[in-house]
Amino acid sequence: MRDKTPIWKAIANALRDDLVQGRYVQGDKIPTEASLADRFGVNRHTVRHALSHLIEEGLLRSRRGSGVFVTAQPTEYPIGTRVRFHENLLAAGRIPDKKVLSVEVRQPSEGEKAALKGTERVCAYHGLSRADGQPIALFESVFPLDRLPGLDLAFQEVSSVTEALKRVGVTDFTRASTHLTAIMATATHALHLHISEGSPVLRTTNLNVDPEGTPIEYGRTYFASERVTLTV
Amino acid sequence: MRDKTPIWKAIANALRDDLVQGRYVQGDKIPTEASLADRFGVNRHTVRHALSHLIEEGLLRSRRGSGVFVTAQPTEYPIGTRVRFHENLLAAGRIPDKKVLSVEVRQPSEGEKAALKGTERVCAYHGLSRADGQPIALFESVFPLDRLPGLDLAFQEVSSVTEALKRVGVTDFTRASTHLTAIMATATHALHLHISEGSPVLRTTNLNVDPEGTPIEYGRTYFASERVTLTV
DNA sequence: GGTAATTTGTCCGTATGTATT
DNA sequence: CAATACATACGGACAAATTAC
Repeated sequence: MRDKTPIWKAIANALRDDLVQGRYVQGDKIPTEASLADRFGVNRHTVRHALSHLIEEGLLRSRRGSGVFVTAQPTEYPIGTRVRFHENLLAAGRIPDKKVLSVEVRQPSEGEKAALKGTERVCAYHGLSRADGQPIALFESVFPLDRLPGLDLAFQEVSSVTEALKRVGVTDFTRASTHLTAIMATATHALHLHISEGSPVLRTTNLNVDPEGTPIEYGRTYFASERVTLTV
Repeated sequence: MRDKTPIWKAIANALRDDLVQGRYVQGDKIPTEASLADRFGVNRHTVRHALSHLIEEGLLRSRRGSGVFVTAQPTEYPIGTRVRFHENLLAAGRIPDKKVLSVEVRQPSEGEKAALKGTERVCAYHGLSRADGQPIALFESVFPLDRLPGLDLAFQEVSSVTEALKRVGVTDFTRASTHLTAIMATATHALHLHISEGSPVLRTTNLNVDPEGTPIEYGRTYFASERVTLTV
């Protein structure tokens, strides 16, 4: 069971956990690069590599001569290569909530099959994301069941995508692409998002891949644009 | 006239120019890190720093053991911290075109004043962006004239924002923030973008800052969402 | 106000690992 | 198997900005 994850990535994850769990809050100055290097027993450059990724993700911000600080914008929803719904909203100071609408196993559509690079059965996961009880986004994700056997069962126990994937052996994944466009709300959108039919909705289409680049999730999310501002 | 831009940044700019000008096209393998380091007369890590930024921007992609390759998605419009309208569309294989609707000097609104961190006069620049003659986006940018004297005159000679800014001493700038939301098209949007009133429009609000972090442009862009897909 | 200490930013050099060719 | 090429990690040095005294 050799550890294949790079040291810098492990450090980035550890620090991200600290942020998510509120050990540092917005505006806080995190320890200096030197002291972090000391704490983790690595070179300062390795810490810098980790920090630069967290800065990329918008979680931190550095000021030369001063230090590295926590940046968390309220009610904003950051999009990046590494997106975790739960963590983003926590960072925004809101209480996240997810309602599972349905989990089903079915054949993929043509588009889904193409996006996932071929699979005969997919696990389709529909749900509603809320912040402080207010509906924010409607999402539907499909996962290639051929490559992720048992995922449908995992969803019966946990509602977190990250957690369910972990149970079938996917410990890490990144967003390969995100597409954005605006559409008019259908009746379904209107119903769940509590908006009126025809009002604008932000649709994001995204493909998540594992570290080897194999597609593991093809998802579409519909944001109630009157309640959300996406931050790039 | 000392050069304050870091070497890695200069290298990144040089390579980006190569990409924009088609010296390397999609799928091409760019020279190895070692040979680039040799060509620019720097250490390999300095080249890596530059490459990592271009990879962040989505222009390049690296494959261990193989090389670094050009990735350019057609007809997609990438959003990032460094966005240049002209270059993006060129990279997408389309012919960009810009129509200036108006350039005027006026007092800033409250919101504009706040975004630009205070200024008594702004240069407002309205225009229409087209690709292959088709209207893509309507934009309006305001610049703090107090900090950028002569910018209004520069716009009478060149239509490129980057070029006009260069003439008043701003040689580099980055996108500090981008906000995204969807709205319904007004009559003005419908007129210029050739869409029907009420159809969804993607609105991006962005703030550009110079290397010192001083706001130099506050802009809003309205994309005809039926013709554009934004890529994050 | 000025100087020294602190802290991040840049750049170089070296070594080794890992995937591809 | 060997050579090539990117990935990771270490180390040192100095610059630039901020902070502390």
